[in-house]
Amino acid sequence: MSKAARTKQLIIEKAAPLFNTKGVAGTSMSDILTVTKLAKGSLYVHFENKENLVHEVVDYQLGRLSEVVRTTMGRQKTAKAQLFAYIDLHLDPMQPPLLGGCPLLNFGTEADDTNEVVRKKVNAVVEGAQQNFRRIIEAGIANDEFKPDWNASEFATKLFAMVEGGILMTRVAQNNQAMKLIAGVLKKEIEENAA
Amino acid sequence: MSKAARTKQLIIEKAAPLFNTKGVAGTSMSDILTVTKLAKGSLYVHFENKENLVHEVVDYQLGRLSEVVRTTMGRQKTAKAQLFAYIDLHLDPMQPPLLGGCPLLNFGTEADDTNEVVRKKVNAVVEGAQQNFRRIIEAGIANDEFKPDWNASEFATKLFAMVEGGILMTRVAQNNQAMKLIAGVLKKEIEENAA
DNA sequence: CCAATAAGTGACCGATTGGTCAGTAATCAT
DNA sequence: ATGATTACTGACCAATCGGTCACTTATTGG
Repeated sequence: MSKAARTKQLIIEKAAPLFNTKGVAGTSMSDILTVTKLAKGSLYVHFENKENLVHEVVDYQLGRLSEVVRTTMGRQKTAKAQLFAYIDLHLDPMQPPLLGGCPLLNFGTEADDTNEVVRKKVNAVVEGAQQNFRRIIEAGIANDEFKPDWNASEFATKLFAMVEGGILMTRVAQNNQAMKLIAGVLKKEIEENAA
Repeated sequence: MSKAARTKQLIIEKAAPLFNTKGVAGTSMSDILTVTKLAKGSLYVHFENKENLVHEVVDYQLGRLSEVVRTTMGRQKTAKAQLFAYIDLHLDPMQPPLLGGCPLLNFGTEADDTNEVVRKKVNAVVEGAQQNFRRIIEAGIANDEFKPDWNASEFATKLFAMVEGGILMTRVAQNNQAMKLIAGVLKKEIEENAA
């Protein structure tokens, strides 16, 4: 890894939690200078402008989320265990896998009517997540883990929506009461559809 | 209504959609001057500072949301029709009742780790909404509209989480496919619990 | 109607914003 | 090892940020 590549990576990694907690508009280039301990000009060696940096940070952060989800679910063998692992990963949104919380929620709500590029990046991951759930459920049906009449894409959407809604509720309430209930509800439905 | 009160109200009403679409950090006092066609100093006659204005705008916007929900649900007579009305109100998040979309989602995600005051205001409305659902379900149970064993507070949380999650999904996808599915799922569960 | 009071104006403030660039230091291929 | 390239610095830029204030204009209670 070249010096340039390392510095660029450093900037992205240090900037990511800032953007994710304070938002894109709420984070200045100076904020990033502070945490990276670099000089102004150096930022602009690696990134054309703020918008450009934001794009790469969003890619990085969404990539990290995807990776965490993939490896966490991937450790499980059965379809049911994989779905449970996803739910458990989100059980305490006050101690989220990524500093500042779910980037889909954070970047998604900020970008939805201000930043088309970011909006599309978020949407791709949202759709990918649902597709992933659907695939797992369908595989579970195929190997007799789940009842054959379980509506895979319906539960996939439901699962994603409830978890994101639960994250919002937890973060504004600052306690994961709602999320614990939601996790229970989702797990119960999965159990009920075991073959 | 005094001149002062009218001007203050004008500022709040014009500022609300700005904050709700571009976010608090993304909206400048100058943006508000533009839409109100007032001079700089005039803003500060009615509001001590930006933070103060934000608080009042958030109150106003959350109040409007609550009012829309209350009157829409209030028009219905049965408990089931009231819950359906809430769902239908959110059927197309691209054409939301409030410009910029759900202020709980927008202000909630921006404020959760940057603005305690706003976070608490949002949380109060989130809890109020769930309480409202629970009350309606319990009333429905009491008058034999719903099965007596239906878990009211569980469905209340579920309903809220799924709708907010659905709003997020719709806004990043720019189509309400997910929300239509979610609405169907929620209505089905309500029907299943009819006595 | 007419003071007294309050609303509204816009030039101005220091600080901060995103961004540039000439010069310097470090890296890296030969 | 050295020369060419590239990373880095930090002073500097115009524009904009949130906010102030002396002043003018409008409102309002008696």
